[in-house]
Amino acid sequence: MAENNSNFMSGVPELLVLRLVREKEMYGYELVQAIRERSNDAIALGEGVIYPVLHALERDGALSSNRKTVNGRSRVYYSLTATGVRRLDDLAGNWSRLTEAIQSVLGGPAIGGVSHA
Amino acid sequence: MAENNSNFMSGVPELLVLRLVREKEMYGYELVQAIRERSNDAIALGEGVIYPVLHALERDGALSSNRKTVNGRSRVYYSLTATGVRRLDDLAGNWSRLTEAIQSVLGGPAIGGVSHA
DNA sequence: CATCATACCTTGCCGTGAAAGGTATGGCAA
DNA sequence: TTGCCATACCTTTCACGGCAAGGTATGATG
Repeated sequence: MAENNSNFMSGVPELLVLRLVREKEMYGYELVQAIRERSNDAIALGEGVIYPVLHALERDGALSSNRKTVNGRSRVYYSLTATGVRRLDDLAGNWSRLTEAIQSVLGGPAIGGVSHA
Repeated sequence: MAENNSNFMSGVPELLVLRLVREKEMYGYELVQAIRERSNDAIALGEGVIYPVLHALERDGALSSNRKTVNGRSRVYYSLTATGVRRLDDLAGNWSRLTEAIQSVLGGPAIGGVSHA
């Protein structure tokens, strides 16, 4: 085990961004609102979270950007690269395993639990 | 800023500790291992995480401690107070809502999705 | 013309988790 | 005996991620 899963709770904003962009190319401001709406206001990530994530993701080659002007408004659209797809699968897998693990703790004595009479 | 809703991802170590202690009183070292075992090694929180959590929880009146000596070994057992039960329910609810929200983003277009016909 | 909504971005703070180190004792093996 | 590992407690230190807040610019609206 070369690398322990340190920071086990992080990367959720990244995960959400990647997942949304997978459906169609989107721009930052749009993502902020999409996350709010799709989560029924349960998750409200500000622009101060989204933009840095977007830039980091692009730097890593997980996203590619192209600038468009719509109605005189300049937008930076991001779309998923092949690297981004892998990154998404990776993060989604981690998240899934994490929540299952937590669930198995919350869910009481081990499923195949040893009942020491 | 005690009950701040920000930092939406935090409090999981706390949640796990409270949940485990609910079943029976436990001591720090034991909790570290219990979390590892119950999560099938998916979550490995060190003592540097657990002890501070324990102390904070006791300070807040969510846990009560009593020292025992077993086999010449001194252990500090923690058990859940009424306040702790409430805290647990609270955290568990938050966690549940959070994971559902994330799931509803990951799961694609809204469940009760508006099909703009 | 002023104000709001859109759209982008950065700086700086702070909480949290994690590593690492420190103390002490009991058990076991060399 | 000595030394080392496991048990058991605890603290200090650090890094990083999320977030508020602030800053720029432009189009629409009244």
